[in-house]
Amino acid sequence: MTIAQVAERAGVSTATVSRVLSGRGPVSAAVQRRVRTAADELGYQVNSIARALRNSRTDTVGMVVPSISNPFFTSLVERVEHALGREGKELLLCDARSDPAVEARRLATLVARNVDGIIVSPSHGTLSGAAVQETADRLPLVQLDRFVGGTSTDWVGVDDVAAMRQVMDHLHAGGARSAAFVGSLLTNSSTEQRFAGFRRRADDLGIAVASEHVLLGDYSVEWGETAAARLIAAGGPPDAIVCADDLIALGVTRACRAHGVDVPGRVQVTGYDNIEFARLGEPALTTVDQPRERIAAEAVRLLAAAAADGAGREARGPSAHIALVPSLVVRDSTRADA
Amino acid sequence: MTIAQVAERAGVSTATVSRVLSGRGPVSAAVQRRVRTAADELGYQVNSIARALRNSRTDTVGMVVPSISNPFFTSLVERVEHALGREGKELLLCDARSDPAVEARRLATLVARNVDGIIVSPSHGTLSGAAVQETADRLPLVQLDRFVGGTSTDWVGVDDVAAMRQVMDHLHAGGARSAAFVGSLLTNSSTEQRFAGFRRRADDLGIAVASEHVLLGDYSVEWGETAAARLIAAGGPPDAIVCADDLIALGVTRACRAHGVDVPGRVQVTGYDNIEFARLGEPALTTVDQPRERIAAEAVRLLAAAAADGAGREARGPSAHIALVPSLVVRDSTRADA
DNA sequence: TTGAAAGCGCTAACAT
DNA sequence: ATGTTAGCGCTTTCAA
Repeated sequence: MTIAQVAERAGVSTATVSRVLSGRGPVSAAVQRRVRTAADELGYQVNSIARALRNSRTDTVGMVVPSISNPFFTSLVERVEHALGREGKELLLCDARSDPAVEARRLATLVARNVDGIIVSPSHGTLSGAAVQETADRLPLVQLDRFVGGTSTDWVGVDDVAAMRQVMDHLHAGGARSAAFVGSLLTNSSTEQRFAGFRRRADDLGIAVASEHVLLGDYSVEWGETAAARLIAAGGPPDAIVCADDLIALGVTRACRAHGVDVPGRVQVTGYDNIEFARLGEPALTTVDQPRERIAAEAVRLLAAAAADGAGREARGPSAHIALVPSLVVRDSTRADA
Repeated sequence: MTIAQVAERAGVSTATVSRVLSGRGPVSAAVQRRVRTAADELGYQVNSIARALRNSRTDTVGMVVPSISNPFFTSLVERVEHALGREGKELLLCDARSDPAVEARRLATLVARNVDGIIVSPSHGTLSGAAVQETADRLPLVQLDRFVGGTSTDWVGVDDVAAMRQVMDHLHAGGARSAAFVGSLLTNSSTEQRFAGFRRRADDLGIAVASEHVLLGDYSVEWGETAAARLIAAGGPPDAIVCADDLIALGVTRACRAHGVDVPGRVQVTGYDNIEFARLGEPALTTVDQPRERIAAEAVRLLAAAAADGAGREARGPSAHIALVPSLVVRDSTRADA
């Protein structure tokens, strides 16, 4: 079903059909009607490939996340998909499997596919750099949540340091005078920032952090369980265990339960992200809520703005770094007061 | 960067460049080298839009799921994405938000985008029918997990009835003589089938199911909590609560804990899907494991086969219905024996 | 207000 | 073995 068939049936030229269907250009009311009728009868639908080739715009945005199965990224994907839908754009989703090499390949594919822009949460704090920068040089790109050093692209995320300040103040108010940090290896910006914020505020407040109380693994429930078990085995945990995300925290509280360590009585535990399952923990997790809706909306907005400015990094203005302020959600894994 | 520029630099025609780059057609080794060098130097990348227009193949597959945020569908998406990646295909992901109208729109968009095929888990057992059938008439389509009545398309999923038989036998062995069913409204095939399987085997085994012990809401933790609270308030739950998915089961066990009802001592609880969080429930959920990897692989295989046969339902052979056998995963929310 | 025609970048006949 | 060329379906000058 092509525009030519519609044109023939309506007895007009293809140009006219195009004008009617795209609503651009002057067409008499009578012809408009004829064309629309013909199109309806034939069940015509534009061929978006041909249109894309002609317009060099695909109305498609690519998104690359470290792991689809991480509930935090899933909900980000969901939000982005909805935000794009509002603008009539489609989402091409890629899973980098936390591997910078896979990530680089996916980015290249997206470029080859002529997506209008790319939203990426880089899987690695340094190794993702080259591919991200190269991609950003070719088309609008915004980094989401995580970012990679040595690049100059738009970014939307939260102020991890400010968030950690809130977490530490809350724990301190709950009586914590020593703390452990359980995160992933410091190879991505999220963990880096969160750890930095943790450490800084711990110092300020005089909360002791033994060097063996910094445990770095990955973002998973399993790692949380392992880390907690290790803390418990090695002479018992400190007053608080601060986790770099909710999955880890869920693992930590689970291991504590398994070992008969009371949370929050004996040790307070905090998560990060406020995924849906955070409230289902036993006890329900105190965590940091990231304004995901807002993050997704800003990312899509930035992309649209960049696209309007024209492709190619240099053509556009300086990059925007939008750090939203997350909020602390207090539940039952911490104490309200001493 | 076009093929023409590469051709000019290499001093050959565009046809030759195309032949070299696609590896089709005879080209002398010397020219091959010249072309490749030129392409590399220019950093040439195919324009997949132009290629798609020419070949009428996009190497893109569309996937529509009722809800991205449901962990079961998320993991299915992940598997499908990986399986497609192996064939050099991309995934265009759409969220139907459990709304047949949204779903119909997304399907239409995917058709307009000339995807090579569509994988859909219909959100509604009847209302999704028209759109799914229409889409299937136009291009290869396979239904995943759920299916919709009145359509004739390929389908891959599990045998829900067989799964429920296993569940009921296990509960019966654990001493259950009465049971409740908590699911979503019977508007999708999953719940329908599971409920049918539940009911049938309950009859066989002489397990009593009071009519007020069939509670239908939606696939969410909240609904599980509500339903369980209702069962507890109304004179106490039966010996077992069979849930149509893990989210519901997680809500049920949570409510039981909150109300001091021992699981599995006072009441046994089962889930379905074996999402990652199932093992994290308190107690860990006994549930039905769907072979997701296999489901995804079969779906992608069917799509490839259909594409090879040529587009348009009629052109292809009769549709395949592949029902895989799920397995029961016994954890701590049920009793091993009476 | 409408039509004719060029051309987006690529591939595959067909010709040499 | 290589080049010439038509054409995928659409939009947009330019001309009438």
